[in-house]
Amino acid sequence: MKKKGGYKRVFLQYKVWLSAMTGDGAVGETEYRLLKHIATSQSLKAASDDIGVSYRKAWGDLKKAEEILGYQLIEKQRGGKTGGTSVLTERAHKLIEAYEALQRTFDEKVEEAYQEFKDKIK
Amino acid sequence: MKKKGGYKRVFLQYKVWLSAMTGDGAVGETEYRLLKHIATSQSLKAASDDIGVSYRKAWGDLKKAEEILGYQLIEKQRGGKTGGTSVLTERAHKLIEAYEALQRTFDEKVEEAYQEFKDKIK
DNA sequence: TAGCGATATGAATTTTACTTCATAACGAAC
DNA sequence: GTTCGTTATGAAGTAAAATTCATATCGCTA
Repeated sequence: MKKKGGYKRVFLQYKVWLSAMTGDGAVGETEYRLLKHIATSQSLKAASDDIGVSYRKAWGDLKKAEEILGYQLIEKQRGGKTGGTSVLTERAHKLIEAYEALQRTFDEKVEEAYQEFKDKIK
Repeated sequence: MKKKGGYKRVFLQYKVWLSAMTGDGAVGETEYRLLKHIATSQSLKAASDDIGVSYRKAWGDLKKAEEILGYQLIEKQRGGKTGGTSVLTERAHKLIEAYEALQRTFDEKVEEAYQEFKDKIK
């Protein structure tokens, strides 16, 4: 315990994700960010580099996400001039939109809840 | 990709926690459960055993929580007939209540948000 | 048809998180 | 003043997660 009377500023943080009934294998922030980057770059490799995660993990995470959801998120192909591409499926686009709406809702709710919370712990 | 048309049931899950501005060192579910158990057992050891986490971690987690919050959560003492005790401070009690209220609010909000979400990703 | 760059995936390595171990202090009770 | 059970804390060991490595496939282009 340092600083006896040291008033500290704390924040309320949150995470939301989709999971199968089996544990927390998930579609969360990482997957969202990957999809978002793939949407603009058409490349899983570029996306993983951008968000600072290994290609191996990015690839595995999206694969698991597809398993959990039960449908495809990206249409991939190897070879060709560019080496290959990854394109989002229609459902992936919808998923992104839904996730963003969810984030907006939560940001709002968390803000409200935080005010109440602060009063209570005073 | 197994089962091409395999419709999967997914759930929306969430986590809320308090953190200092520096990263995600936190007061979350683990700390809440520890405090809750300490409230009834007056023992950090018993609490850690109950929730299935090592004493070392429980102790460290609560210590960090106090640092983040800037005030004490438990009044501890060593020795004596029972070996020692851990008693919640008044602020810890308030924190528990506030956390529970927060959970109730969110459970509700998540349920609502999930309905909207499902419609969107259809 | 050789080469380039991205996808694909198991295996080895590294990093991070947590548990176990070891050791000490404490204070009531016997 | 010795025993008991808990708090206290560093250090060592282990498990889980992520990264790096190694290799292969693919299809355009030179």
